Amino acid sequence: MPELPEVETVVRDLRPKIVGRRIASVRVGKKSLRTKWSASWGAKIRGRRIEVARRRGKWIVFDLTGDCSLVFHLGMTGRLTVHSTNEIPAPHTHLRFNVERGEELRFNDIRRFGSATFYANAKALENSFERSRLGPEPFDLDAEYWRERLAATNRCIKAVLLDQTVVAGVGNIYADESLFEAELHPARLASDLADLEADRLRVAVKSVLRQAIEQRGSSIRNYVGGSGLKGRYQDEFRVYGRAGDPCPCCRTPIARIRLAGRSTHYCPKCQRSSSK
DNA sequence: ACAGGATCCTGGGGGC
DNA sequence: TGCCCCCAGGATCCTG
Repeated sequence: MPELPEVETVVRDLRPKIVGRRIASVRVGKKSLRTKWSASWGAKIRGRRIEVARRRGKWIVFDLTGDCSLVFHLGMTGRLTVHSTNEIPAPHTHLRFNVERGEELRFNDIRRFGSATFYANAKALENSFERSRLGPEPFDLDAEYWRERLAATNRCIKAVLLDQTVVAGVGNIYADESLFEAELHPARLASDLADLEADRLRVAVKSVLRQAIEQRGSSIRNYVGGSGLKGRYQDEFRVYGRAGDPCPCCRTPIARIRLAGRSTHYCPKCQRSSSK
Protein backbone atom coordinates (compact mmCIF):
# COMPACT_ATOMS: atom_id res chain seq x y z
CA MET A 1 0.00 0.00 0.00
CA PRO A 2 2.40 2.64 1.01
CA GLU A 3 4.87 3.72 -1.61
CA LEU A 4 7.80 6.10 -1.27
CA PRO A 5 5.78 9.27 -0.49
CA GLU A 6 3.76 7.55 2.23
CA VAL A 7 6.84 5.94 3.76
CA GLU A 8 8.69 9.28 3.65
CA THR A 9 5.75 10.91 5.41
CA VAL A 10 5.71 8.27 8.13
CA VAL A 11 9.44 8.79 8.76
CA ARG A 12 9.11 12.58 8.85
CA ASP A 13 6.17 12.35 11.25
CA LEU A 14 7.92 9.89 13.55
CA ARG A 15 11.29 11.62 13.64
CA PRO A 16 10.41 14.36 16.15
CA LYS A 17 8.38 11.92 18.24
CA ILE A 18 10.91 9.14 18.71
CA VAL A 19 14.46 10.14 17.76
CA GLY A 20 16.51 10.37 20.95
CA ARG A 21 14.06 8.19 22.83
CA ARG A 22 15.12 5.06 24.69
CA ILE A 23 13.29 1.81 23.97
CA ALA A 24 12.42 0.51 27.41
CA SER A 25 10.57 -2.63 26.38
CA VAL A 26 9.19 -4.55 23.42
CA ARG A 27 5.90 -6.44 23.26
CA VAL A 28 5.22 -8.94 20.49
CA GLY A 29 1.83 -10.19 19.30
CA LYS A 30 1.01 -13.82 18.55
CA LYS A 31 0.57 -13.66 14.80
CA SER A 32 3.65 -13.56 12.63
CA LEU A 33 4.37 -10.98 9.96
CA ARG A 34 5.99 -11.70 6.61
CA THR A 35 9.26 -12.16 8.48
CA LYS A 36 9.33 -13.94 11.81
CA TRP A 37 10.24 -11.83 14.83
CA SER A 38 13.04 -13.63 16.65
CA ALA A 39 12.48 -14.12 20.37
CA SER A 40 16.04 -12.91 21.04
CA TRP A 41 15.57 -9.45 19.50
CA GLY A 42 13.62 -7.89 22.34
CA ALA A 43 16.51 -8.22 24.77
CA LYS A 44 18.96 -6.87 22.19
CA ILE A 45 16.83 -3.79 21.54
CA ARG A 46 15.89 -2.99 25.13
CA GLY A 47 17.75 -0.03 26.60
CA ARG A 48 18.97 1.36 23.27
CA ARG A 49 18.16 4.82 21.99
CA ILE A 50 16.77 5.59 18.56
CA GLU A 51 19.47 7.74 16.95
CA VAL A 52 18.23 8.10 13.38
CA ALA A 53 14.91 7.60 11.57
CA ARG A 54 15.35 7.26 7.81
CA ARG A 55 13.88 5.79 4.63
CA ARG A 56 15.42 3.63 1.93
CA GLY A 57 13.02 2.87 -0.92
CA LYS A 58 9.87 1.66 0.85
CA TRP A 59 11.87 0.55 3.91
CA ILE A 60 11.84 2.40 7.22
CA VAL A 61 15.10 2.23 9.15
CA PHE A 62 15.68 3.17 12.79
CA ASP A 63 19.36 3.19 13.67
CA LEU A 64 19.85 2.43 17.34
CA THR A 65 22.77 3.12 19.66
CA GLY A 66 25.46 0.46 19.26
CA ASP A 67 25.45 0.26 15.44
CA CYS A 68 22.29 -1.87 15.20
CA SER A 69 19.05 -1.14 13.36
CA LEU A 70 15.35 -1.86 13.42
CA VAL A 71 13.84 -2.07 9.95
CA PHE A 72 10.18 -2.03 8.91
CA HIS A 73 8.30 -2.57 5.68
CA LEU A 74 4.64 -1.56 5.68
CA GLY A 75 3.57 -4.02 3.00
CA MET A 76 0.04 -3.18 1.88
CA THR A 77 -1.68 -2.22 5.13
CA GLY A 78 1.09 -1.48 7.64
CA ARG A 79 0.95 1.46 10.04
CA LEU A 80 3.66 2.78 12.31
CA THR A 81 2.34 5.27 14.85
CA VAL A 82 3.02 6.57 18.37
CA HIS A 83 0.35 6.17 21.07
CA SER A 84 -0.13 6.72 24.76
CA THR A 85 0.51 3.46 26.62
CA ASN A 86 -2.94 3.95 28.16
CA GLU A 87 -4.66 3.71 24.81
CA ILE A 88 -6.02 0.27 23.98
CA PRO A 89 -4.13 -1.04 20.93
CA ALA A 90 -6.14 -1.27 17.73
CA PRO A 91 -6.86 -4.74 16.38
CA HIS A 92 -3.95 -6.15 14.33
CA THR A 93 -1.30 -4.40 16.43
CA HIS A 94 1.64 -6.79 16.23
CA LEU A 95 4.53 -4.94 17.87
CA ARG A 96 4.76 -2.33 20.64
CA PHE A 97 7.96 -0.49 21.53
CA ASN A 98 7.75 1.42 24.78
CA VAL A 99 9.71 4.66 24.30
CA GLU A 100 9.17 5.95 27.86
CA ARG A 101 7.26 9.07 28.99
CA GLY A 102 4.09 6.99 28.72
CA GLU A 103 4.32 6.47 24.96
CA GLU A 104 4.87 3.56 22.61
CA LEU A 105 5.58 3.04 18.93
CA ARG A 106 3.08 0.57 17.47
CA PHE A 107 3.27 -1.52 14.34
CA ASN A 108 -0.19 -2.37 13.07
CA ASP A 109 -0.85 -4.40 9.93
CA ILE A 110 -4.18 -5.92 8.92
CA ARG A 111 -2.94 -8.13 6.10
CA ARG A 112 0.46 -8.92 7.65
CA PHE A 113 2.37 -8.45 4.41
CA GLY A 114 4.60 -6.07 6.34
CA SER A 115 7.80 -6.95 8.13
CA ALA A 116 9.94 -5.96 11.09
CA THR A 117 13.55 -7.08 11.38
CA PHE A 118 16.44 -6.39 13.72
CA TYR A 119 19.98 -6.10 12.38
CA ALA A 120 22.82 -6.46 14.87
CA ASN A 121 25.15 -4.14 12.96
CA ALA A 122 25.23 -1.77 10.00
CA LYS A 123 27.02 -4.31 7.84
CA ALA A 124 24.25 -6.87 8.27
CA LEU A 125 21.66 -4.28 7.21
CA GLU A 126 23.73 -3.25 4.21
CA ASN A 127 24.13 -6.90 3.21
CA SER A 128 20.38 -7.36 3.35
CA PHE A 129 19.75 -4.47 0.94
CA GLU A 130 22.51 -5.76 -1.31
CA ARG A 131 21.17 -9.31 -1.33
CA SER A 132 17.79 -8.02 -2.48
CA ARG A 133 19.64 -5.81 -5.00
CA LEU A 134 17.64 -2.78 -3.92
CA GLY A 135 17.97 -0.14 -6.63
CA PRO A 136 18.85 3.56 -6.34
CA GLU A 137 16.57 6.20 -4.84
CA PRO A 138 14.44 7.87 -7.52
CA PHE A 139 15.85 11.28 -6.62
CA ASP A 140 19.37 9.99 -7.32
CA LEU A 141 18.41 8.33 -10.60
CA ASP A 142 21.23 8.77 -13.07
CA ALA A 143 20.15 9.31 -16.70
CA GLU A 144 22.65 6.90 -18.17
CA TYR A 145 21.96 4.15 -15.63
CA TRP A 146 18.23 4.55 -16.26
CA ARG A 147 18.60 4.25 -20.05
CA GLU A 148 20.79 1.19 -19.67
CA ARG A 149 18.37 -0.56 -17.35
CA LEU A 150 15.44 0.12 -19.68
CA ALA A 151 17.41 -1.08 -22.69
CA ALA A 152 18.39 -4.32 -20.96
CA THR A 153 14.93 -5.78 -20.39
CA ASN A 154 12.09 -7.27 -22.44
CA ARG A 155 9.42 -6.13 -20.02
CA CYS A 156 6.89 -3.35 -20.45
CA ILE A 157 7.72 -0.02 -18.86
CA LYS A 158 5.06 -0.38 -16.14
CA ALA A 159 6.68 -3.62 -14.93
CA VAL A 160 10.10 -1.96 -14.86
CA LEU A 161 8.84 0.95 -12.75
CA LEU A 162 7.54 -1.54 -10.19
CA ASP A 163 10.86 -3.41 -10.09
CA GLN A 164 12.58 -2.34 -6.86
CA THR A 165 15.96 -3.47 -8.17
CA VAL A 166 15.76 -0.88 -10.96
CA VAL A 167 14.53 2.02 -8.85
CA ALA A 168 13.48 1.83 -5.20
CA GLY A 169 10.18 3.20 -3.93
CA VAL A 170 7.80 3.38 -6.90
CA GLY A 171 4.58 1.34 -6.57
CA ASN A 172 1.36 0.94 -8.51
CA ILE A 173 -0.10 4.42 -7.96
CA TYR A 174 3.00 6.45 -8.73
CA ALA A 175 3.96 4.22 -11.66
CA ASP A 176 0.63 5.04 -13.35
CA GLU A 177 0.79 8.73 -12.42
CA SER A 178 4.38 9.04 -13.66
CA LEU A 179 3.58 7.37 -16.98
CA PHE A 180 0.70 9.80 -17.50
CA GLU A 181 2.95 12.74 -16.65
CA ALA A 182 5.53 11.46 -19.16
CA GLU A 183 2.80 10.73 -21.76
CA LEU A 184 3.95 7.14 -22.19
CA HIS A 185 1.73 4.10 -22.67
CA PRO A 186 2.32 1.68 -19.76
CA ALA A 187 2.49 -1.35 -22.08
CA ARG A 188 5.34 0.10 -24.16
CA LEU A 189 8.38 -2.15 -24.17
CA ALA A 190 11.00 -0.50 -21.98
CA SER A 191 13.73 -1.27 -24.49
CA ASP A 192 11.77 0.49 -27.24
CA LEU A 193 11.77 3.89 -25.53
CA ALA A 194 13.77 6.60 -27.24
CA ASP A 195 16.39 8.32 -25.07
CA LEU A 196 14.21 11.41 -24.81
CA GLU A 197 11.24 9.34 -23.69
CA ALA A 198 13.29 7.49 -21.08
CA ASP A 199 14.50 10.79 -19.72
CA ARG A 200 11.01 12.26 -19.70
CA LEU A 201 9.92 9.34 -17.54
CA ARG A 202 12.89 9.70 -15.20
CA VAL A 203 12.03 13.36 -14.63
CA ALA A 204 8.30 12.59 -14.32
CA VAL A 205 8.88 10.01 -11.58
CA LYS A 206 10.83 12.50 -9.49
CA SER A 207 8.28 15.25 -10.05
CA VAL A 208 5.27 13.08 -9.17
CA LEU A 209 6.95 11.67 -6.06
CA ARG A 210 8.02 15.12 -4.91
CA GLN A 211 4.51 16.51 -5.25
CA ALA A 212 3.03 13.49 -3.48
CA ILE A 213 5.43 13.96 -0.56
CA GLU A 214 4.33 17.60 -0.32
CA GLN A 215 0.75 16.36 0.03
CA ARG A 216 1.76 13.77 2.66
CA GLY A 217 1.19 10.87 0.26
CA SER A 218 -2.11 9.25 -0.71
CA SER A 219 -4.76 7.82 1.63
CA ILE A 220 -7.05 5.48 -0.26
CA ARG A 221 -7.87 2.82 2.28
CA ASN A 222 -5.77 2.24 5.37
CA TYR A 223 -2.85 4.55 5.07
CA VAL A 224 -2.10 7.18 7.69
CA GLY A 225 1.19 8.95 8.37
CA GLY A 226 3.24 8.49 11.52
CA SER A 227 1.13 11.15 13.21
CA GLY A 228 -2.11 9.41 12.29
CA LEU A 229 -2.94 12.13 9.73
CA LYS A 230 -4.06 11.09 6.27
CA GLY A 231 -2.46 12.11 2.98
CA ARG A 232 -4.07 14.37 0.38
CA TYR A 233 -2.46 13.31 -2.89
CA GLN A 234 -5.37 10.96 -3.71
CA ASP A 235 -7.24 14.16 -4.66
CA GLU A 236 -4.54 14.87 -7.27
CA PHE A 237 -4.68 11.51 -9.05
CA ARG A 238 -4.98 12.03 -12.79
CA VAL A 239 -5.37 8.38 -13.83
CA TYR A 240 -5.00 6.03 -10.86
CA GLY A 241 -8.42 4.69 -9.80
CA ARG A 242 -10.12 6.91 -12.38
CA ALA A 243 -11.17 4.34 -15.01
CA GLY A 244 -14.01 5.79 -17.06
CA ASP A 245 -13.45 9.35 -15.84
CA PRO A 246 -12.48 11.98 -18.42
CA CYS A 247 -8.76 12.54 -18.88
CA PRO A 248 -7.84 15.89 -17.24
CA CYS A 249 -6.11 16.92 -20.48
CA CYS A 250 -8.29 15.65 -23.35
CA ARG A 251 -11.50 14.32 -21.72
CA THR A 252 -11.02 10.85 -23.25
CA PRO A 253 -12.21 8.23 -20.74
CA ILE A 254 -9.34 6.79 -18.69
CA ALA A 255 -8.72 3.13 -19.52
CA ARG A 256 -7.93 0.33 -17.09
CA ILE A 257 -5.97 -2.77 -18.05
CA ARG A 258 -3.96 -5.42 -16.26
CA LEU A 259 -0.16 -5.31 -16.56
CA ALA A 260 2.48 -7.13 -14.56
CA GLY A 261 -0.38 -8.54 -12.51
CA ARG A 262 -1.44 -5.06 -11.44
CA SER A 263 -4.34 -2.85 -12.33
CA THR A 264 -3.06 -0.13 -14.66
CA HIS A 265 -4.70 3.19 -15.56
CA TYR A 266 -3.89 5.46 -18.50
CA CYS A 267 -5.32 7.82 -21.09
CA PRO A 268 -5.53 6.05 -24.48
CA LYS A 269 -5.15 9.35 -26.32
CA CYS A 270 -2.45 11.17 -24.32
CA GLN A 271 -0.42 7.99 -23.78
CA ARG A 272 -0.03 6.43 -27.22
CA SER A 273 1.27 2.90 -27.74
CA SER A 274 3.56 3.91 -30.60
CA SER A 275 6.62 6.07 -30.07
CA LYS A 276 5.28 8.93 -32.19
C1' DA B 1 18.71 -15.84 -16.83
C1' DC B 2 14.35 -13.88 -17.30
C1' DA B 3 9.41 -12.91 -17.23
C1' DG B 4 4.94 -13.93 -15.62
C1' DG B 5 1.97 -15.98 -12.37
C1' DA B 6 0.72 -17.71 -7.83
C1' DT B 7 0.95 -16.84 -3.06
C1' DC B 8 0.89 -14.87 1.50
C1' DC B 9 -3.44 -12.25 4.42
C1' DT B 10 -7.79 -9.48 5.85
C1' DG B 11 -11.57 -6.55 4.92
C1' DG B 12 -14.52 -3.61 2.08
C1' DG B 13 -17.66 -3.05 -1.67
C1' DG B 14 -20.76 -4.51 -5.36
C1' DG B 15 -24.08 -7.72 -7.30
C1' DC B 16 -27.66 -10.90 -6.57
C1' DT C 1 -29.45 -9.04 5.68
C1' DG C 2 -26.42 -12.47 3.77
C1' DC C 3 -23.34 -14.58 0.75
C1' DC C 4 -20.02 -14.84 -2.82
C1' DC C 5 -16.78 -12.89 -5.71
C1' DC C 6 -13.49 -9.42 -6.79
C1' DC C 7 -10.41 -6.02 -5.45
C1' DA C 8 -6.49 -3.79 -2.85
C1' DG C 9 -0.23 1.55 -2.07
C1' DG C 10 3.90 -5.33 -2.09
C1' DA C 11 7.58 -8.70 -2.18
C1' DT C 12 9.00 -13.33 -2.91
C1' DC C 13 9.02 -17.91 -4.51
C1' DC C 14 8.08 -21.15 -8.31
C1' DT C 15 7.66 -22.48 -13.00
C1' DG C 16 8.17 -22.68 -17.95
